[in-house]
Amino acid sequence: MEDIKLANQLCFSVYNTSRLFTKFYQKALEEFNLTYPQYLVLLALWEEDHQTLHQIGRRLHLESNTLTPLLRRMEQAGWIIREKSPQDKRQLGIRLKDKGRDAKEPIQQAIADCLGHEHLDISQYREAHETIVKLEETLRTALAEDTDKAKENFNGTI
Amino acid sequence: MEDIKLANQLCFSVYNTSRLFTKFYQKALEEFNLTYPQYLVLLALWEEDHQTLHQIGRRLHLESNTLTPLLRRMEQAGWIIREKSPQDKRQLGIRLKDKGRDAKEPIQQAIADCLGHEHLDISQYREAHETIVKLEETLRTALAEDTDKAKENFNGTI
DNA sequence: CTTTAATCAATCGCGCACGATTAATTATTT
DNA sequence: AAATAATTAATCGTGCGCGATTGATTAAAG
Repeated sequence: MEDIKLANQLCFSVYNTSRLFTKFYQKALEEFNLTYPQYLVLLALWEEDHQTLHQIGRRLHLESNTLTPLLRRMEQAGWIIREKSPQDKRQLGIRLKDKGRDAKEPIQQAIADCLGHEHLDISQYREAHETIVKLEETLRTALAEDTDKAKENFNGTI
Repeated sequence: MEDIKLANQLCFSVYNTSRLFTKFYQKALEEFNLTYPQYLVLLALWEEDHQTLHQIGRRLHLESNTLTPLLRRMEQAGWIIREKSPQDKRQLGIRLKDKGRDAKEPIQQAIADCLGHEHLDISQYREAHETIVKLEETLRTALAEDTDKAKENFNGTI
């Protein structure tokens, strides 16, 4: 029963921190008319251009119900191009446009400026990152196991 | 420049963990037709009944644009009552209905069951909580300072 | 007492998240 | 080759978050 209290506090802190972090990024990305999730897509494409919606979803843990409209907005804004793959017409290929490629340095610079401006010494949060990644993994596997069990039951009863 | 990479990773982890945690709670709260933010409101009211929208907002770091519709839905579902304060007709008082009060134990039990069912040993995350709260505070003060500066400039130029 | 400022809830618009379903295409089985 | 299953993106509906504005009410200043 004491566990619930801790879980409540931990979840609430993570929830608050996530919103604050997003707000911080929104401020840095404001001048580019980018949202934080859109920036995540750019990060993925900067690392490897020309991925499918599905691949981007795997990386960001998002699905088509979120990504389809988001990517459409990014295409509308000229960051990317969406085009059906000729080989597999189920897939949607996502490629950077020049605007998206060229914006890499200025965007990173804007974020760096914001970090400096806010006197945010992120380097001291290396341990926080480790801690949170571990928590993330624990939650992901726990929730995945649960989904697996549901599938087992589903297959078992049919 | 290395800081940006760490900030990106840290923010992304927090963002993922928040979504996973919310998903975990949604599962536990499913049977009560409650969302995680609605559960947060109940938590606040269980601790102290009869608060104003503004007070709840201060506790949850949410404002009327989020809370007004959320509380309306909770009233619709019979958890709470919303009523204008007679003393100060600007304020909206929020009180638990019987359904909201009586659900405390069953809801906490459902969450405890979920914790057990998922084999989530939350107690090992006491340090994670401390780390994340510190990060939360850093971000909150950094963003608040920035808002203050904006206000200063605003007042200064007028 | 009247004007002005501050407070508070509500409203509006937009962009996620996400459970659930659908439709199209490809892979697999029979 | 035909039937079946799996994969993929799109669609739909709901509920947050939140920047911005509005309107009502109360407090403060002149």
